[in-house]
Amino acid sequence: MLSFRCDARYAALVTGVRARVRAELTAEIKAIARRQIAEDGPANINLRAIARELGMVSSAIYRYFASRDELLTALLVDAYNDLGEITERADAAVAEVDPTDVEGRFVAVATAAYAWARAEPNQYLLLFGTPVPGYSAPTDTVAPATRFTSVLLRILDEAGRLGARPVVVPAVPPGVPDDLQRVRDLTATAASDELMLAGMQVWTALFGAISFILNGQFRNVIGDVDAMFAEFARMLARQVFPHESDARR
Amino acid sequence: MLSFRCDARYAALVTGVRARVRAELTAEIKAIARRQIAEDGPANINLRAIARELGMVSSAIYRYFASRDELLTALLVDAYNDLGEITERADAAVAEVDPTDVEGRFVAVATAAYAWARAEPNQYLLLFGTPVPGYSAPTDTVAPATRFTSVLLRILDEAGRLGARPVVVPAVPPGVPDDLQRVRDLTATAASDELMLAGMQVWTALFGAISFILNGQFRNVIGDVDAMFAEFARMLARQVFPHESDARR
DNA sequence: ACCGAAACGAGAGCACTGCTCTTGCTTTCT
DNA sequence: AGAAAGCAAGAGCAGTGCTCTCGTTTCGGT
Repeated sequence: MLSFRCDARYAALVTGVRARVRAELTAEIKAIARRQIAEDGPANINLRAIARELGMVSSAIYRYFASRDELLTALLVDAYNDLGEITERADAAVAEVDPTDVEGRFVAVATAAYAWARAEPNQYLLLFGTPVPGYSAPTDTVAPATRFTSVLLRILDEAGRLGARPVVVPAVPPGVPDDLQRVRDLTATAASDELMLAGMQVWTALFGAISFILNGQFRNVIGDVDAMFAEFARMLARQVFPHESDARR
Repeated sequence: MLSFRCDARYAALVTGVRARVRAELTAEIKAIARRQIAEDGPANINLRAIARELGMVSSAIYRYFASRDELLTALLVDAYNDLGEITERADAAVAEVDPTDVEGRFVAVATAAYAWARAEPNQYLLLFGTPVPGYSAPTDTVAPATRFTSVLLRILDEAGRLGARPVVVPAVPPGVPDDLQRVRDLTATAASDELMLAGMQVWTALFGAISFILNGQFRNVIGDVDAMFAEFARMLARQVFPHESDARR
């Protein structure tokens, strides 16, 4: 969404008008689909409705996306990139002031992710809700999906450099260290097994909290869910990144 | 699923054969739908396929469930009851040995919930995945949904009696105490605001971990996700129920 | 024991979906 | 300039949830 205009202009220079209108139409299809998702949920994108809105016949859509799943994949990639970019910025904003403020960086990232999820609940659900049945995300989705996790891993890396240890020190199960080493190699980070495991626990907790709030599990229970989430984020940060004077277990 | 045979027999005594075959057919429809959900996910139950399998015509199904959503609701209630019953049993098994072993009780409940989710991933997703769009769970689903949370609340209640405080003590946001008091009144429990808030955070974390594992977010990253979850459960328990000798923050 | 009322299954049908295939037309490449 | 590729349109297929009507079967009150 952020870059299709550039794509279109680029295409116009390199190739002819056909390529340009193709890029524009592709972007329009995606835009309408995104709106459909926002309104009716990820499961309810409707190719025929998109075609109708564009004044086309439904079969024409298939020139641009081979199937409904392919359209979904494109939107998935965009959503991962949006979330990745937003959290990268949130982290950078704190890190450029004080890169060692790992608690602040985590809270900023969590808050940014939450704000995005609240603003675009159905896009969030597209990423972290029930996977569409029979649909397995192709390999081109993994790179954008990694962006967000990379942000967290960099914070963990910095925390490791500072000698932080989680409040509740995990007992690393056998076999897991090899998996974690592979992650370290791939991401060029160096946090300890304990820190990474705690980080992953907090990562799942973060998305659990967002999902619960989004799915309305706290409806009629907690009024100010935003305030509750803010406190959850602070607690999570403290659980992985205690001040060094604190006792741990 | 656990009780439809009894329902059928009961109906046979109280009313005639028509009521019995109705109860049996209702149960059969639900059983087939449950199998469909297990195979193809919650979004893909198919009334016509159910009718075909029963040798009926599709319109006949509507004598038993007024719509697809109503069928879904019935399955939702069953799933909530299954999860509630399983976790109640897991808690009771530990509690009858030592009711004050709140950490053990929590781990038992978490483990049981995870085992159920792994065995019936799509049923779990029916409860905690993306809500079906345009579908708002009617009021008859809230009672069974409360069963599981009640288990957690009773553990928190016991922990409060023992004087436990979470490792990271939450700063209770303004407004939230009123909400929590309402929960205490409704459930006849008496845990402190801090303990309840920490409990809710851990509750969301628990489901976040299960959802992440179920959705395959750790695929190609962590091999032994079961072991990882077991450790997560232990960490979560420790975060809310530290041993009283431990320092807290 | 009977008879009106209610419940039921079958069947046809409606509006809708994703998707395919063919048919002409237009842009692009050589 | 002509072949090749890209394109929109239209018809059509198989499938869905759901509605309505029509005989038949069962139930409940008299």
